[in-house]
Amino acid sequence: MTNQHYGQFCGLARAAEIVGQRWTLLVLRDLSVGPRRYSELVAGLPGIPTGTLASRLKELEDEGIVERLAPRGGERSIVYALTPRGEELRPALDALSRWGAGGMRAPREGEIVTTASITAALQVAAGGGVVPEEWNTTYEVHVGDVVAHVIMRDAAIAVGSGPIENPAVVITAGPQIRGVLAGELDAQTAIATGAVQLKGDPALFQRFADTLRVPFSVNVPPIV
Amino acid sequence: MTNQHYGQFCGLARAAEIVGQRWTLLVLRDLSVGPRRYSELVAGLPGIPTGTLASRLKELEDEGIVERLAPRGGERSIVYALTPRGEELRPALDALSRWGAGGMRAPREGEIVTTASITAALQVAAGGGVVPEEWNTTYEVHVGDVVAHVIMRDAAIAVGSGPIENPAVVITAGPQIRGVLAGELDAQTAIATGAVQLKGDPALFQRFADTLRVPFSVNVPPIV
DNA sequence: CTGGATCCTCAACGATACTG
DNA sequence: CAGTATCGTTGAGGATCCAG
Repeated sequence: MTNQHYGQFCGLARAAEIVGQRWTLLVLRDLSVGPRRYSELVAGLPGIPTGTLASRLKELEDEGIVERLAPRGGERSIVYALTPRGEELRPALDALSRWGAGGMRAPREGEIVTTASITAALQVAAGGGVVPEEWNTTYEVHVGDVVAHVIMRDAAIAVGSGPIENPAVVITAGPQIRGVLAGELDAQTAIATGAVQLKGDPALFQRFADTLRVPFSVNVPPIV
Repeated sequence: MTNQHYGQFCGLARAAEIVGQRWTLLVLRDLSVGPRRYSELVAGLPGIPTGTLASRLKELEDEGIVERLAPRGGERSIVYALTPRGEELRPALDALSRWGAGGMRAPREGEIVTTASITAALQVAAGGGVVPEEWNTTYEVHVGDVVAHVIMRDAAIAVGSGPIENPAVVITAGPQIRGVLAGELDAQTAIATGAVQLKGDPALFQRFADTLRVPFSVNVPPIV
């Protein structure tokens, strides 16, 4: 399984030899959300050939970017996780996400939102940002039938996949949620037009919309 | 020429559809250094099939990332350049470069340094950094037979390809220059061991080594 | 000479089936 | 569940050729 080698002693070329492989960036995105089993990766990456996934995981393991964790007590399955070296890819993945998001308008024919994609988008939008100490809110975000959550607490923002217990706010939207994160669709308009349906305090959704922001493009108005 | 489509409404997926193509990242790196002609790109990317380069340029043009500039008065050739949308890729290219550089040790068999690769590396290392107003120095960097230059002036650092007139310092090195930029090889040792040959004031090379830094890994000591 | 287009070969990818 | 095996298809690699 010889990866493409560009023959240049160059950081970008070395990176390209890895992330330039088909599907690799999406595998890394899914793993950046958290450790995943083989079958979860298959489910989260519709269309990936299982042989390709197996090859990519092996290559990433050989490169020290991903590790296979043997089943521990209680668990019964191997899980794949990012190594510290893999975690160091996060700034690059974030930068690519922001750039790619800047080129998105509406979904193309057949494009879907996966749990990992919305979770990763929210993580990028949170951006390790700091929030006021007194903010203590939990959000559940539904896009189609996938769910993620956002927790603001202790001056930090945490984002994860799946539902959360007793969310203060439940946000239900379609792909238009992108407009909110991009700062192109303001919170009140989003609710007024029905692009976003809310369960909970609209002021907390306003806070959500003001705090989470992607892309950081010069063409996008700054956070107020 | 159907690009790979991942079928996900996700910034990273959209980015992957473009930069995940073979050679694309290196084409973008070469163009990030400055506008280039077709033949210059061929020369700077040893091994690229000319048909592949033509395809990539066309795809990048269709995506609004690269533009073909018709020959103007004086010039006689088409040049390719990044559009503003292409320029916005720079943070992502930089992040990937830093990450890739963190995994490099010695060159692998047959790996070379190109003009664009060393120039891009120095640009990343400069990182839009600010330097003291009074620094006013020009460096010429030779690695093998490729040349780049660094200019510190007006509190800014500029990096370009090729030689420069009357450089204050001429730095000649092999791929070990990476160690200097990585902060793994300090300036005095580099000179003492002959890894770097200098023409000019060693104190100015010390300044060079202290100011230019890649990768920003947690494992690398900070700039003093 | 520059800026490609064309041709052929082969490795990689995509889809599906199958197994420990 | 976690992959491997098989096989058809596509795109990259490499050389050559052609038009302005």
